[in-house]
Amino acid sequence: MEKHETSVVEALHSAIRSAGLRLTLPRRAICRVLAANSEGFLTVAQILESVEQSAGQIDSSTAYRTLDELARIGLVHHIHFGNQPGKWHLTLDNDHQHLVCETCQKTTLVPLTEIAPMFNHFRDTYQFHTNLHHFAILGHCEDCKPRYPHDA
Amino acid sequence: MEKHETSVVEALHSAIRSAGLRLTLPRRAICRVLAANSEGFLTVAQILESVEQSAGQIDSSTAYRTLDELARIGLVHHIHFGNQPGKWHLTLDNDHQHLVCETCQKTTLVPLTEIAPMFNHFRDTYQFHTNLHHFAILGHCEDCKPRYPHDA
DNA sequence: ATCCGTGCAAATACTTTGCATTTAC
DNA sequence: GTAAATGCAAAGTATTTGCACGGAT
Repeated sequence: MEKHETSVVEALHSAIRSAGLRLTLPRRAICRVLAANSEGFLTVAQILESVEQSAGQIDSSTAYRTLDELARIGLVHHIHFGNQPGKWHLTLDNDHQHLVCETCQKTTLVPLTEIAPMFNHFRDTYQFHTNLHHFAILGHCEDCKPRYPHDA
Repeated sequence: MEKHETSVVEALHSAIRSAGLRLTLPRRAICRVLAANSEGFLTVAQILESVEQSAGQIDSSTAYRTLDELARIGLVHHIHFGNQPGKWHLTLDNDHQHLVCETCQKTTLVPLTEIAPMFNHFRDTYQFHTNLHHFAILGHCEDCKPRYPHDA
């Protein structure tokens, strides 16, 4: 495991403990998988598959319940692209946002500094507090663009 | 029916015809419901209920198939908030965007002119073509904010 | 008359829930 | 030891699909 990965796992562990939750084997496994994909969006199916390879099978209900708990204490968020299953990602690295291609799912990272002015505008003008973690922007990348004439 | 509503319905009808699709009774009913809620996001369940009141029952599979067709020709889009059922909305009025409160669902409209600079930035810098219709921004309104310390 | 669209029923996909057992603390 | 978390099984929602019939063009 990479160094950065390890420190992310440790941060998750201590956040779980601080929240008064128990650090069980399924939870450790899920943390490890999330940390190994800290830039990505994972479905529950992908998480289960990945956990199975590294730590043996866990039940999907356990995964859903664990992810809900992690969301409750603010470690993860989930988002839906189109009609696909929900995708989960860590909220620790919140110095960027995601531009997600609806066709090929390619994700481009944008530094938060480039879009913060807009969020500040929403806050000041509309008293609206943007959820930076839920805020994935959908559209199309250059390659996939031509097929979708209706988009910007 | 209001005047603006009527003209929206007519626009939808002619777009359907132009696309080579047939203008059936269920499709007319769905167009009417969408036009009557042109600022909103409707679930299939809400559409079915509303259609039932105005034009009699239609099957949910018909609604899903019709909405998929309308999406294909660019008249509607759908989006998921959290784990809720997908919500559909018209794309005709695309001069604004939506700030949606994740807690109470309150929606604030933002003129496109206020956020266009950011989309242009995405296009110029990242070759990313934002889908203006999918682009609903999640967060919390002033009233619901305090319960969610993790958000911006 | 043709073929697209509909309704019905069944299937599928995703997620949630109840409960007895196991495990972390 | 105690309460929380897990696994299993079943249920609940949301959505999709196959097919025979009916309606729009």
